[in-house]
Amino acid sequence: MPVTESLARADTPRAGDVPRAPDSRNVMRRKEHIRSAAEADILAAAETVFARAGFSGATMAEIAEAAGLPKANLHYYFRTKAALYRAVLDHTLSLWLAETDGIRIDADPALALGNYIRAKMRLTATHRDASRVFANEMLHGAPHIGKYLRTELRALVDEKSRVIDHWARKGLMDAIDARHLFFTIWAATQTYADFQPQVCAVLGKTRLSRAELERATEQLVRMVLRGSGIRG
Amino acid sequence: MPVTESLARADTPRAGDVPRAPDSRNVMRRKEHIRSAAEADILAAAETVFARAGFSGATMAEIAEAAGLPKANLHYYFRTKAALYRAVLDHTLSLWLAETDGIRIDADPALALGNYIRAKMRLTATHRDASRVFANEMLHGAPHIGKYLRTELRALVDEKSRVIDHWARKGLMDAIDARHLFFTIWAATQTYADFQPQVCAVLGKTRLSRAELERATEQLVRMVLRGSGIRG
DNA sequence: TACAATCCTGACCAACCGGTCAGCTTGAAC
DNA sequence: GTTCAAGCTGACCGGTTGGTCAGGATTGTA
Repeated sequence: MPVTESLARADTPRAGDVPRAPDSRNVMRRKEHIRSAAEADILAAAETVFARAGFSGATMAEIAEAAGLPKANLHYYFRTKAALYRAVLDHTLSLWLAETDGIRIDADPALALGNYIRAKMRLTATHRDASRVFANEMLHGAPHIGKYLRTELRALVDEKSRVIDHWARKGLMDAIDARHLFFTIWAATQTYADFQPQVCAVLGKTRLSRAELERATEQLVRMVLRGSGIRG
Repeated sequence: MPVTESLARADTPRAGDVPRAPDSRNVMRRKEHIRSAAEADILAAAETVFARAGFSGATMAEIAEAAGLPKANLHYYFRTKAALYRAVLDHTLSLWLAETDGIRIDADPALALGNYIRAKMRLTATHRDASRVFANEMLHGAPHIGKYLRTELRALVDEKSRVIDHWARKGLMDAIDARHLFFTIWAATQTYADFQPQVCAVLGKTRLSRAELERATEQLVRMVLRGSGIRG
């Protein structure tokens, strides 16, 4: 998973640590590494700040401080704030499409859908900030990713919907509108990241425990499977 | 519903239109009316702008233009941008608690829950901007309404959860975690306002038709009822 | 008419923010 | 040790924004 890698903090060796062997490939790698490590640092910091404050609420100075860099250095790697935001968004989009592989005609509906929900929930829990950045973008009319939604995402959902329609025709489940099913699954999972303050407040906790999320996941799986007429 | 009233545009008569009868009650009403009409105008405009741009993205100048007033006039009625935002939020909160009345011990689970979902969906459709403002606030950590969530909302959910627990004990439905059920319902309904760009893009439409929302609603009702073991 | 209270507004300002730039450092290559 | 490209940064700038304020307009009251 390239995303996890690029999101990781760069606690990898800096330029000075590389052994003194003027191998051209090594040099290439080292120079590339400085750039990619810096970019990863900045992206990680930006994701956190954008998630908390949104695009307009976030300031380059704040992101710079979070990344431990002077502000001008941000502009060296990302020309504008908008470009940095786009880069963060691109990260989240690559996350978004993942995990639908299991939804195939020859798969078992209960397993495929159940595992999809579990994966989505896990993703939401491990990448809360990414989820929030995505939600924020959507909330403000998706000005940057409208095209992506209308092309890639739509094509993917169309394809997976055909699978679900096929399952229904085979009598493995009820005939339901697959698109709205996806909307429900996405909403129900993402709410644990996007609306965390509400969830925590209602549950009377300060943070969401792994166990609580596990319960939520299994209840959602059960509800979706039974609600779609899939034998569980 | 007081909210609808206060959200309405003030196409009601202005001060000059009132007949010349110096009745003290009439005067009182007229003066109050100027203020409340202006406030309603500003609040309606602010809700739209805050919904589209978020707190930081919205500007007082933009809100003023949307309300058809000079900017300084906004500051006459609402001292600061934050105060105006709070006022808009207060509106949305009053919406949020509504419609749970039907969830009572002596009610029929299928009818009560089904109608609750239908009402929530209708509310989401008719008050998209309110929903978005609320979502935005949540997304950014609910700094202004954290207390409300931990007190009023939590108390309400606790109460309604006891009703659902009671239904389960009586064998009318499965024993499920009512809180997470509410999270799912809220998320699944609000997504049609908050994530409208995504929904529209995937469905290949430019706007959500009433019929489409109707289908989404009924499918969600069916899924929740069957998923909770309520006979439908 | 005189007075007071409320309403309203153009003009202004200080603070902040995104972005630039000249010039510095670093380190690989020859 | 000279050169060159890439990395880096403090200091600065113009535009925007929230907020103020002095003073004018309206309206109700006596």
